[in-house]
Amino acid sequence: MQASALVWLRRDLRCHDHAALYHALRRFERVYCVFVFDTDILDALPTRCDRRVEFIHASVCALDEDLRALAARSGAPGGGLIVRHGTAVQCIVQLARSLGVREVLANRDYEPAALARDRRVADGLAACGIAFSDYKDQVLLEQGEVLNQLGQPYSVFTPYKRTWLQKLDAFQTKPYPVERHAHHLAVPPAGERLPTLADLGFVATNLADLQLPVGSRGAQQLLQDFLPRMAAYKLARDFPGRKGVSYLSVHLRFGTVSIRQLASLAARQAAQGCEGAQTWLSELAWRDFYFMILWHHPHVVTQAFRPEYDRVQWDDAPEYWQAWCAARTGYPLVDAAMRQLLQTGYMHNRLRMVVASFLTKDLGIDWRRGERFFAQHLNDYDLAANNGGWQWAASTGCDAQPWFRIFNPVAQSQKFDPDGRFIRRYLPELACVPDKHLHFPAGMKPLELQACGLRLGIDYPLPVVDHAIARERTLMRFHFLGRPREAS
DNA sequence: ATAACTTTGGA
DNA sequence: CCAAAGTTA
Repeated sequence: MQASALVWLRRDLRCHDHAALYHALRRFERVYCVFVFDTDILDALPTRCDRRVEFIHASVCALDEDLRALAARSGAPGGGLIVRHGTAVQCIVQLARSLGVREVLANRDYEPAALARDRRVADGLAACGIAFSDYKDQVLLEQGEVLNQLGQPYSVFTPYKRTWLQKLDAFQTKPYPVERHAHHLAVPPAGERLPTLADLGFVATNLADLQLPVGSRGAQQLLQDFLPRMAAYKLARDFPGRKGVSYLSVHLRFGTVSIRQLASLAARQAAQGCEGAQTWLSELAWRDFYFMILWHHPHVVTQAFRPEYDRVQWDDAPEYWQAWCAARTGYPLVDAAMRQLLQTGYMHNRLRMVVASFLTKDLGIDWRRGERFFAQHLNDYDLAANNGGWQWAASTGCDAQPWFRIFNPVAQSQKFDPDGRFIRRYLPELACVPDKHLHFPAGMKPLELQACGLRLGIDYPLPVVDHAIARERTLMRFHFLGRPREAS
């Protein structure tokens, strides 16, 4: 028995606790690993300066080293990653044929475009007599595993989570013991070398300055840093000026960390009554929930989850759109959040809700445009979660915020950045404004403005809209949809 | 020989 | 989590 296989890594850039790799190593004598820098995805990016590409590139290099080390520890001569640059179908089919593998294995993806890609690759392989198989790895529980008593998928989070927690047993969070079988790792063909970022046609970003740890080692570093803070997560997570969250989202996006490792750590502490761990585990449930929603309802990519909400008439408002994108709305928390996004590729989750609410409910702009903007700028951009979040904020989604409940951007600021720590970090031009007025500098009287030396409209923009008026317009915009389902 | 305990696979 | 297989006193 000398059969070999090829593991195709996509958004699972690690070689521990890895479903497809584990199954390949168990079932085949020799196992190759490949990553494809997919030109169908890269060519569509608007710039050649993209933090995600740099993050992936660095993590791919780290993965190559990790695979070599893994093989060396198991006493095998093999190890190492094969890297290709081209379309997935061409690269995978060509490589699988030249290596003479019997099967290509991958971890399952749930986005419509990725499903279509995998279908094309599987067809291309089948034409050459090569099998394709995929495995659950990205999520804890898949679309068919959390169903109601009628066997149908949930569309409301709370009952979904109840069932999800019941099904999430020790087996579901157990790591795949890859190390035990690592001696089956194959030696990559001679002459293989990793492309540089420049080979891919990309230039470096400010990623290095951001001190964002990359690769699976970077993920473990962030995890170790977060563990002692997990207990405080429930209270601390809502304050963007504090270090309250895990910052692991980008690692979950690219699979440099295993979701099972995170869930087992959280579940263990949650079982001991740690409320922070319970809340964090609940966020992992949201992640599975939105993957499940996208799988069952792929129309949400371009349409409202509830079709009647596509009758909402959004405004074109080019000047409002420009102000939002450029962090010049005149609402400090919104602008600080947008600057965080532009400067770092990250935005705190509380602020994602605030700016999404502001774009849709204050500026009256279609949630899809905001969703696309996030897709372009977020390092951790994930279609399922991002779409779910935007539809929640726009009140068009499943289990969305009721449309008549509209965030007040000033109240959110006072509540979640009370001392203005976050605002001052990203809007240094407001450093001189006293705490009392920091959340809405346009509310200052001429003498107060003079006292702190702020020239409104010059140093910092005047508000593009009046929240109270914008709120009324939004209520009108949604009103024809009928009365709220439930008042509370 | 066998009950008790450990390891492994299951996906 | 459970079942099956392997290990131990």
